[in-house]
Amino acid sequence: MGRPPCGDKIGAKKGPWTPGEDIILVSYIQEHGPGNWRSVPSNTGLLRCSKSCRLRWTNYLRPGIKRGNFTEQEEQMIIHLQALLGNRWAAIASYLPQRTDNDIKNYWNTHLKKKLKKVQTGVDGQSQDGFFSTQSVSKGQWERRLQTDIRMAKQALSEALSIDKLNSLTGSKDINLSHPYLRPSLSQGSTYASSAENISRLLENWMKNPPKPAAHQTNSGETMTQNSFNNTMTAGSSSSDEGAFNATTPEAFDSFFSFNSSNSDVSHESVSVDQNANLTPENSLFQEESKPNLGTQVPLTLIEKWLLDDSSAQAPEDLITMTLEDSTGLF
DNA sequence: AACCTGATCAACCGCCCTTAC
DNA sequence: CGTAAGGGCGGTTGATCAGGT
Repeated sequence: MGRPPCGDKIGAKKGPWTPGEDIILVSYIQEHGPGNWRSVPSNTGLLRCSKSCRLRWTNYLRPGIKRGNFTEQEEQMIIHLQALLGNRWAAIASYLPQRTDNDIKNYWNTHLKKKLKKVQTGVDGQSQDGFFSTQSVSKGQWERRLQTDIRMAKQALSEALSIDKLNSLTGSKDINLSHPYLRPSLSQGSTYASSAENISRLLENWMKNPPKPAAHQTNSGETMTQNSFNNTMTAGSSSSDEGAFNATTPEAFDSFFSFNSSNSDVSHESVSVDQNANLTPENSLFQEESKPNLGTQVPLTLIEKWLLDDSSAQAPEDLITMTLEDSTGLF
């Protein structure tokens, strides 16, 4: 039969994560890096299954996550990509480095689907939104447009691959500048801090409703980790609770997210939020986990152009004659 | 003020793919 | 090659919140 649900065997805790659990998880990943999720619950004492830990990390705690308000640009990218890729949220998310697939999926289901429906059922078919106005084109036009888009994506992909090939041949580590993470316009300095902000917000909430002592986990492993975290958080401050909670200030998080290079067996540099205004996920400890490897993906520069330039629908004859069957091999 | 309803989003479930043995 | 386990992904659920009545 099927595998039992994650965590069933150990009676793992379910439901919303507490700030304390978040802290333990982040603290652990700070030390060991993401990956090997199976060992996370046992090593941290968290009463969560490995899958839950991974999900919590990738969808919420991971550095570089931007939350809330999607920009119109992001919205249009999602709509275009959804039309092209379908509900392949992870693939779509790879073009929006600051968003998680879960976030995009939720946004699609709650906002965009509704918005599209409204437009499609609307009498006028007109919208202030530039993209939606393009949805009213005839099916034939739309199909041709899609074919063109696919062809452009294919072209871009081959270019990206050729660059990768070149890089590997030359042994150059630097790189395909088209990689979304390497593009300053998208990988803004705030991305890393945003995770600290997430946790800061959590802790602020936690401060408002601090857990009662009785609610504290008694698991020895967790206690150990919590202590180590507290040591990190309270370093240089008084030992009072208030002192500990000073860790919720940005400065304290700077400290918290300053990685000790000695803790890492990889060559990432030790970094902190404040001294790296241009810090991006790719040079953080978490870089390899931050997003799927996009090394073979379409350069975002082209993708962006393709996605956002609604006037780029014109295409040479040969592009238009490309069949959808031809394009299926792309994906 | 109380209740209802819809919107939002974090988290879970189950399936599938990949990888190690 | 077959099997088991880990990890990734998309679909779905349920708790919470906001706005309306």
